Amino acid sequence: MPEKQFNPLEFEEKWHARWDADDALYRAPQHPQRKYYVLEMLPYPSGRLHMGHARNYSIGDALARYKRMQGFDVLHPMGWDAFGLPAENAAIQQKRQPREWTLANIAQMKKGLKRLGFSLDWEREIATCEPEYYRWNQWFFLKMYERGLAYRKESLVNWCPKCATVLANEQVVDGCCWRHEDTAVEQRSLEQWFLRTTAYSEELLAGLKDLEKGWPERVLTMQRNWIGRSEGAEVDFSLENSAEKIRVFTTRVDTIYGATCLILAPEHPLAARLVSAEDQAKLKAMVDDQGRKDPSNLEKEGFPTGAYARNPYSGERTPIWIGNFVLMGYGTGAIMAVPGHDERDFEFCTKYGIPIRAVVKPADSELREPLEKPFTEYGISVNSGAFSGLPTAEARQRMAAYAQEQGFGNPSITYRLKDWGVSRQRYWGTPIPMVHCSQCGVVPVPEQDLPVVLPLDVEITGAGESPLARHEAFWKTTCPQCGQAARRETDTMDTFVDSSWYFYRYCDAHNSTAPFDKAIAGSWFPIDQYIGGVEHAILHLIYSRFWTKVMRDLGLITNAEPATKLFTQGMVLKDGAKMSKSLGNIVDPEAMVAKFGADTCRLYVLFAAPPDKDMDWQDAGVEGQFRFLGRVYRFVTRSVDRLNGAPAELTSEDKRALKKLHQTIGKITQDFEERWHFNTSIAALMELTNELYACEAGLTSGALREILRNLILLLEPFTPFLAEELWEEIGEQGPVFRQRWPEVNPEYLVEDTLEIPVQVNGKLRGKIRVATGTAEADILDAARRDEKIAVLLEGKELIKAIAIPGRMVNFVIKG
RNA sequence: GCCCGGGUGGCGAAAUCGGCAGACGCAACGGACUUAAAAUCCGUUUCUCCGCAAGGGGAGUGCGGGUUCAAGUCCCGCCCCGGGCACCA
Repeated sequence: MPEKQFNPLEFEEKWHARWDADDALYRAPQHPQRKYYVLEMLPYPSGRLHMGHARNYSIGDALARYKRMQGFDVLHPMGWDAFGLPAENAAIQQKRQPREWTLANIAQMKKGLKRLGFSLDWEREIATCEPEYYRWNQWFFLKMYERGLAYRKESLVNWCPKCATVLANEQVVDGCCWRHEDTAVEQRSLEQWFLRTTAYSEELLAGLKDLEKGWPERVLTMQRNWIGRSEGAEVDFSLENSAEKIRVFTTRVDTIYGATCLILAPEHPLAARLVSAEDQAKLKAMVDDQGRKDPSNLEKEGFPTGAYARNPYSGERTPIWIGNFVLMGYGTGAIMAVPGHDERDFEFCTKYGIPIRAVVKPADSELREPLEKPFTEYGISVNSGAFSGLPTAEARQRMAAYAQEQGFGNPSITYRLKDWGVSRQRYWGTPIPMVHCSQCGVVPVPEQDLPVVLPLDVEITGAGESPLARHEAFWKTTCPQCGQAARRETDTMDTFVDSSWYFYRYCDAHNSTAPFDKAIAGSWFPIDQYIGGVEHAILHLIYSRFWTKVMRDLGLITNAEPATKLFTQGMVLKDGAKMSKSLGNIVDPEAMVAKFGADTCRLYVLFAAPPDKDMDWQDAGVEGQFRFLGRVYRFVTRSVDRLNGAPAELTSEDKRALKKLHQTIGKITQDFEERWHFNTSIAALMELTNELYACEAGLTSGALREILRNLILLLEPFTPFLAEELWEEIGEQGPVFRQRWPEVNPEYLVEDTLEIPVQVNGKLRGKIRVATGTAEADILDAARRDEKIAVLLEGKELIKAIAIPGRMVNFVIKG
């Protein structure tokens, strides 16, 4: 009989069709265990774990199905990216209604996910584009507004000219928009809505400690840097001939006796008043420059205001300057310049001839003045009045305390983290539920009037103006307080708001009285395992942590963190660059799928590297995976005839194959549970297959069924189509993904004898075979008697003999 | 500048707790089958030296030191690559 041909395209189509026709197949059994996974299904191929959604191409499904077998449940996979700004951009390009486009996108995604075998109860889903979701976003916004966590203020903000909208700090990458890496972000002064993420600075930082076990070090570090806690003191310098004070923040208050000038940020509120009339233009130019130029290579510039302030410690009269390198957005917007002990101040003061003074010396030597470079390390205070002689750490503490006692300052902690600007001048997003009344000012929309819904007849021009601001029927309203004509807020919320808490809503998506029920959310959260790209380390992953803490303080949940474990998958690169739509270097997996089938392609992506590593896409090598699957297919199909023979004693080949099989079960189970290194799982399956080929002639019906069944079960997470096909071939019932995961039978793993490497002076010189469990002395004895070893030991002085039972023998000799 | 990763054959990579470096695959080469090719099956393949051969020696995980019977793995000091932060006071 001719051998069956391996034709994956044919049977993949068959299984697609069968699965499409049988909805019931996807209703997962309820499981009492309260664990689940949120798997993000990003609709672009840069994610290593997810390769597009339209076809069965992701290993998200593999994990999901595997975990279901392990008793885990999958709550929901979600591609929020499909609901946010790309939807609007694509709609503009296609001249279509964004809502229509997005719903079509969701439908397509659902279809794809169903093929992946996700256990989804579609009825429970509410997409973020639906009015019900606006309601709860708006509800949260009002709650935050009540508590002062949402506020509106005019400020300099990042503006992407391409998106024609404001961006949060987190969304600016290298001075460019995170969506348009070729477009420089501009600074504009606008009235914007903010969420007070800074209210949680300390907690967001402290919480990272609890995540150390489950989150990658890299992400924790990025978040720590982003929050940027820095301990120091704030000190008031009093303005000469005025009751006003200039407050500075410093981490080195111990150097204050060396402060030879104060420098204000150009935007400092006092700056314009202190600067003389003829210098006003200079000041204005500096403000503009600071917003525009790349700060990393901006030349330090400044000029004196002519005004003076008094140093509260030394009483010294200190000139006040304006400097372009001082930022209004950090600390107090004013610094004391200590050129003797700070690189930047040194550069600035040297340039303008401002005196340089040493007030800290190294513990074991003296400083020679004039200083050639600043001494920035810790040492001993000198020339510092009553504080002279103190080591730096103590001086910092004592001097900050002194400021507090005397009432001109206090110890202080400053954070780099800023509040989250959530206003967007887009159509697509949740409308901010506020009304502007000329009489009452800003008035929140009453809770019972929610949701404020987006109009559907909006015109999207892409011309860079808020479409809602041009939609009179939307913005024309009355004030909820006085009933007069008023203007509705036309800004919409950043779509990162949606992604900050959607996964909580999925627990209880039909709740009409609250975002979700506390008990239900409590039974699910926190997430056990979260998977996503590292690109969200300081975007989504900070926002959703913030939102979780707010929800906890609102009494909605009890967990302080959204996810206990985080896995950051690597990106797929093309020629060393991140694949992206804007760069146009996307590899379309469809062509490869069309040639080799989805199983082969998925296997290829998984085999190339562990999933947390970036991987440069190369087409070469796919054939190897195709060949491997062909080998499996042919082995199983040609073994079917022998499956039902009369049972007999197990042959040595049977035993050998069963041993390898059970080793493989152990290996793959471990990879899934501990490491997620699927590349080594697949290598183990290849080894098993190679072993089966080597043993094939001697395999009997006594072992074959167990071998084939388990081989298929092990393959199923990686190649679901092939698994189903072969499962049917060997006459088994039911979908493979409903089967129990195989377990190791330790009986097959027992070894009668062991091979032990023998070293002489640490170099491998031979191997001996001994019975399992042989005692140390007997192993050494056997090693000494080994021909090769005996020759080497002959006539030499034996210094030491080490035997690690079951592992290794090492003789140390001399002469 | 500061903070994280990483550096292993021609290539992608293994080596999980300090115990046989290079599993598995790609590419390459050789053999079987074939009129031939494809496909398939079976081999070889870190580098280097000695040998006709069987076989044997030496070196080797970015570089230099150290700890250890034993180091890709631990410690110290460098180099290079990738990523993050950055006039942050």
